[in-house]
This record gives sequence, C-alpha cells and structure tokens, in this order.
Amino acid sequence: MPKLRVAAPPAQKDAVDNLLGYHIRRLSVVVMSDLANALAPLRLKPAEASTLLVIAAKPGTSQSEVGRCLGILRANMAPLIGNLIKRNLIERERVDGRSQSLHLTKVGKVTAHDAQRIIREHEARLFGTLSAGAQQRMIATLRDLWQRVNTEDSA
Amino acid sequence: MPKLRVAAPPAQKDAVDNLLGYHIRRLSVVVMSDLANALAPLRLKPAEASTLLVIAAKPGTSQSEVGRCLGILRANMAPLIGNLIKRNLIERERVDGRSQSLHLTKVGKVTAHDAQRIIREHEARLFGTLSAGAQQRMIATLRDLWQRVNTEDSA
DNA sequence: TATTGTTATACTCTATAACTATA
DNA sequence: TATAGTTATAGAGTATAACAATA
Repeated sequence: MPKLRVAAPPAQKDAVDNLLGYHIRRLSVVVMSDLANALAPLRLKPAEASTLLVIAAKPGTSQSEVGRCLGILRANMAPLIGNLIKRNLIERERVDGRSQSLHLTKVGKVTAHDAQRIIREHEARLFGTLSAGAQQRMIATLRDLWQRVNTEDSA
Repeated sequence: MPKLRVAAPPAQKDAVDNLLGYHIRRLSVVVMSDLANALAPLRLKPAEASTLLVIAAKPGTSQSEVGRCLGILRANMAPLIGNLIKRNLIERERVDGRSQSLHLTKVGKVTAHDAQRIIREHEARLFGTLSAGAQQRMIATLRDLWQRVNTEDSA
C-alpha cells in the first residue's frame, strides 16, 4: 500500500453526484423556485400560469383536459379554476351539462401574455447559456426519457 | 390567405411543450416516483436512502452536513435521522456537545448496500438508453445549469 | 456571535374517496 | 358504464420561528 495518497478524500457529495436522477431533481427544484418568484408579481403560481397558457392555446378546452395536459388531478383542478374565475382571468360556459368550456377574459388575455413573457425571460435567464439547438436536443432527450418511464410504468 | 391548411391545429400541449423547465420538472416527477417504488421494499424513502449513502461515503459526518449535502433543512433532518436510529440503521455519537457524528450500524451497512444496488438498477432502467458518455454529459450540463441558477440567486 | 440539534407549526402539493350529474 | 366536476380530507415535503446548548 502506497503511503502517498494522490486522490482527495472522498467527499460525501460523491455518494449522489454521479446519479442522473439526483441532478434532474435538484435542477427541477431551483427552476420551479425561480419560476415561482418570476411569476409572483402577477400573483400566479406556475400551475395557474400554465393553465392560462393552455387555455390560450386552445380556447374552449375543458378543465379536465387542462389537468391531463399538465398532470394535475381533476380534484385539484377545481379550486385552481375556481380561483382564476374569481379573479376574472377566465370564464366558463356550459357545453353539454357536464362539460364546461374555458375561455380567457380580456384581463386574462393580458395576464396570459404577461405570463408568457415572464416565462420566456425566465427560460432565457436560466438556459440561455445553451444554444437553441442544444436546448432542443435536451428537450427531445427529456421527452424521450419521460415517455420511456411512463410506458414502462403502465406495462 | 390560403384555403388549404397544412399545419395541424395547435394542440394545447404546444403551450408548454417547448419549455425546457416543463420537461425537467415532468421528468423529475416520474423519476422520483420510480425511485420511491424501487426503494419501497427496503422501507426507505429517497431522502432516507440518500442519507445512508452520504453517511456511508463519509462516516462520522454530522446530520447538518448531510442536510446541506442533500438540500434538507436541519429542522427536517431531525425526525429523519431519528427514524433511521429507531430502525437501527445508523447510530450517533457525541463529538463536542453540540455536534454528533453519524455512523452506519451493521444492519445499516447492509441496507445501504442494497439501496446502492437498487438505485443503480433504477438508473440503468430509466437512463440505460443513453450511453455512458451521454449520461456524463447530461450530468455535467445539469450541474452547470444548477450552479448558474444558484449563484444568480445569491447575487 | 454563529452553529448544532430539537420541537412545534404552517403551508403547499399531491392523492384518495365519495358524491352528483350527465353522456 | 364511463366521464366531468365537486368536495372533503389525508399525507408528504418543505418552510419558518423559537429555543437550548455549545463553540
């Protein structure tokens, strides 16, 4: 056994630093935190802002559909939507007695536009060091990994 | 205006599908869920398993240090460590009256080893489609992005 | 004065179950 | 039978504040 130790003493960090899952989770936490702060001036949480964007992209969609799109349960969509209606950002219209179509109000459209801009700035601030191509490749990789996990889950 | 529409009607998904933050968060959720399921047979949550790995990597470390390493507050480390001690996985030794050094028990070492294996299998199952090099590059990118967000936060 | 560890507590997010009404 | 929406509630995870003991 050599007396001279070349390697630095193993840091505790090494225990998790080579785990991809650890880095995904850790980055996710700070990204969501940054987004929450960025949206705070609009008094919107990330889930609420995303809801506005989804309704803007497909006016008339139902709240169940928004929930499926964002991975939010029906039971949790109800108060979320109710809150946005109370704030006059969206309005609801009966379609067939059980479904209700969602639309942005005038104020809601302005707010959605502001949220869109804030999110764009947030992404640029956080991920701007990556080229547009690198960002697209990263998105494709993350989407593929997600699909892989999801399909294996239901298998 | 052309009568023939080439593009498909915009899906609601488009509202968030080009956001890197959305994909990071979405993947993080399913990865953590998969890890929780994989660790369930050991009756360990991800935070508990990570704690065992950190202590294994640096025996004698304090619980505050483990918390800093994993991003868990002191206040929340107390019951976590208490639980692991109750289960005879780790033991605690006074160092200087306020600090206490943590060590794995014999059972804890076996459990930590099992957890290590389960996590390795979990990572291989989820990320095995990526080459070792691609995984390392991804880790490096995620680490850089995390550091960027963190340093800007404290600025 | 700063740090370790602890307790109590609150808040958010997420999950389940049960229910009504409708297709 | 399956779906849309609602309500109530429970559980994690995370956050702050306050405290004692110690460096």
